[in-house]
Amino acid sequence: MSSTRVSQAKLAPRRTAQQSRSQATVEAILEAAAQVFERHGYAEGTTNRIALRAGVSIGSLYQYFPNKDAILIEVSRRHVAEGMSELAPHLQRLNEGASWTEVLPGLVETMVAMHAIAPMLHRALFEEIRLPRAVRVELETLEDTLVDLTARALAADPDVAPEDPRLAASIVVNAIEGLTHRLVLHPPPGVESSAIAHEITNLVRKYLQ
Amino acid sequence: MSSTRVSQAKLAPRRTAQQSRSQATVEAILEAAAQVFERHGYAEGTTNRIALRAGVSIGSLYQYFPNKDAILIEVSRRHVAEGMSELAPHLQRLNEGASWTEVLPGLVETMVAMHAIAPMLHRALFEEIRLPRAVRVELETLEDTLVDLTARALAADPDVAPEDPRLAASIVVNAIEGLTHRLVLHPPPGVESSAIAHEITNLVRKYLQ
Amino acid sequence: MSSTRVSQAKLAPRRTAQQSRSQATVEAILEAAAQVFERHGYAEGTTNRIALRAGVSIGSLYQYFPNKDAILIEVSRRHVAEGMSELAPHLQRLNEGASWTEVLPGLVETMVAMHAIAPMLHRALFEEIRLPRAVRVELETLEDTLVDLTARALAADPDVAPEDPRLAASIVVNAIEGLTHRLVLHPPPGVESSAIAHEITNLVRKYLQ
Amino acid sequence: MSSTRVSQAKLAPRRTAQQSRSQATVEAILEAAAQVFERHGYAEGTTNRIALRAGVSIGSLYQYFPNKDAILIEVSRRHVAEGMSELAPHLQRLNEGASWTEVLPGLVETMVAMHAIAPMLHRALFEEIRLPRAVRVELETLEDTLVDLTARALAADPDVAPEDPRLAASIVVNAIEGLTHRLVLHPPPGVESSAIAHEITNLVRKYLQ
DNA sequence: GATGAATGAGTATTCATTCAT
DNA sequence: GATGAATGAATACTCATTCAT
Repeated sequence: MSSTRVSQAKLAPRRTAQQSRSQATVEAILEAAAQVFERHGYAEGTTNRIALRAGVSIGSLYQYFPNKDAILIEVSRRHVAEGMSELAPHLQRLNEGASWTEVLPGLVETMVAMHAIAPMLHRALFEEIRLPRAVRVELETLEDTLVDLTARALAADPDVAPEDPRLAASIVVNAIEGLTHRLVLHPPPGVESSAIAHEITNLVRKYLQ
Repeated sequence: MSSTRVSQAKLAPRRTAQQSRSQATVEAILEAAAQVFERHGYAEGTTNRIALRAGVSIGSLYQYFPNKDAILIEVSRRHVAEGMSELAPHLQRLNEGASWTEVLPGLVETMVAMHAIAPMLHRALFEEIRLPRAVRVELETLEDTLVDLTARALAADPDVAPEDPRLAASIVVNAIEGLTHRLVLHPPPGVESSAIAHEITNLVRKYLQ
Repeated sequence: MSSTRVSQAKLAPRRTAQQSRSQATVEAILEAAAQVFERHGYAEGTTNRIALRAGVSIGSLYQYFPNKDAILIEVSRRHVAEGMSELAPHLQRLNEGASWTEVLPGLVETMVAMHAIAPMLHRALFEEIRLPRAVRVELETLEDTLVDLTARALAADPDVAPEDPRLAASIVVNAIEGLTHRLVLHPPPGVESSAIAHEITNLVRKYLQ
Repeated sequence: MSSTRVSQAKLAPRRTAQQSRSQATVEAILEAAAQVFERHGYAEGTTNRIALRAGVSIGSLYQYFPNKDAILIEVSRRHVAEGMSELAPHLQRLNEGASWTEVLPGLVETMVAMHAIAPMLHRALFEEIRLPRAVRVELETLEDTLVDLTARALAADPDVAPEDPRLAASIVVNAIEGLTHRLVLHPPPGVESSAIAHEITNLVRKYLQ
């Protein structure tokens, strides 16, 4: 396998599907791929399995994606875009001057909800070792953005004002993401997700005081 | 490959190495496997590569391990045991009545140090999707033990005394583990590991107040 | 792929292009095919590439040709016909009683020029192993014709009059064709094509003395 | 296919077979490959077909050769080496001062005999379009060597002494090779190979006078 | 016991060809 | 007639595992 040697150009979807039939095929492939990667991880999520689950021939799959990496990349792009669009309102409020304390609970709830939907896909995307470099770069860029936004919001919030906003932001983002991820995958027995969100919020709020 | 279909019985090492030469061979294989999984992940860590690095023929490797999963399991068992033995002194102190607050800093430092040694192996063990169930069960058992111990220590510590000690313990353990894991793999630029340990300690201490 | 198992019947163009639009489409396909075979050889000259270069859909291509071999056959037929028409004037002169010695230089020059235009196409047609039998038969027939004509001309030329005109003709035709082919594809460094033609002429002339 | 992008290093046989079983396997693979390339050409000479004919599993084939190109290269190396060793005595004589005229007949006979043994393999090696660059380079180098030797012998022979020895040598080598190749593949009806050799010798001798 | 040669199911990918629109 | 989406057999190659020596 040589994911990382593949040039950027070769990772773009092969043709922009304009007609509705193509469109549907592409959707089916991506949907199937998300499920297959979710269930089997990247290495064992074979292209044939994806095609089969998509109800599409292997040839069709390769008509739209030049290789397996390109599929994963598109899946992750969509996953990330979806995540961003769910996070956007909260970040928007921060930008508009809302205080970190106000925004936090909703943000954490959203994170927990996001992880609850496709936890294994998330894991496949974020934790698997052998991802194509392009995917990693994209995901890391996203996280950097989040940390930046958070750092700025923290610096601007007079109730909080940490010494080193960048470090604090890093801790906060990673704590939310790490805890959510772990607790959604292995929830402590007898604890509901609302309690989880509440407790994470709690943790972060106290940290910032 | 179909790890999950392999019966439990087939995952035990084939023979208890009684003779010292065998002992040495097994050690060499496990050491090599840890390095190979660390460098390449599980899926791409081939048995031939492991045998080669161990200085052992592929035939010999299969004399001692019935299949690749069995190797991973033994590697993870040892990884876990090693982790436990590093954590043991701190847990011991808790058991002997030391307060959570006293013990915390050393414990976090140890966690960070552990992750810093072989982060990718750790990741391979904890995050790859296709791990044999046996490994997962083992790892989860370990975590449950940690949570239990922590819950008991928290309940016993008058400075802390959370409402729901089990939930708090779960948050604490996952926060430490999750943050350590993420921050060691992707350290924020310009931050040293001692600062990381310090900040995690900080986070947990504040959470428990 | 199994060219040789395809029945003769399937190799004829599907419809005699009667309408001018069809005519144009067929022309475009054949022109594109010649270029693609020239550039990529037969095995790597894909039908989709041909259709693309012809500015025609793959479906249309198959409307006019039942399979890839049929395209090659038509391309080679035209290539041969073109070759014959370029050679015709010289052969004509032989038929009209011109002596072999007079005709030779022009003939060789024409051969060299022909090879220089599309050497790889020529090679694809004449040298690839997996050519459909029909193409081979056609090409061999052409060569036999040339040998026949040459033999007759040699027999008729009093300056030459070889013992065994058929053998001599065979040598001459193959020497011209073989040398031209090889020297055009791998020209000796620092030698121009006019020198090549001159030297081949020389060789043949001396042989016949 | 990306033969030409493969680095030199990847084209060497994978392991020098020291043990006799390996040795035999390698021999079987190369023998089978020669036959398969001879019969089907390079593109259609599949590795599975080669393995099948060699009576060996596809895995074994890839234990000894890193890829298909490497097989062809080894086959061609041996073919060339064999050819050289058959030609060597004649070239030796030239080196030792024998005149071109004396050496020529034996040399041509040897060439014809060589072509008669495996004409299609020869064709697959020398004429197929999509050969790995390494093979081509090797074959071209060989031809250059032959031309060089010939040029030197021609220049040294007082009976011959052409104006431009390099051009003459090029013509001679290509005439012998080209004619032999063509005439062995398509012998004129009713002509034996001894007559062919005789006539080629004739042609070259006259050319050089 | 040890060796490493041999096995073959499984993987990503291509391309001639068909067929619904 | 034309289009291009869909098909799937076929290809090069890998790697966990077996077994003769």
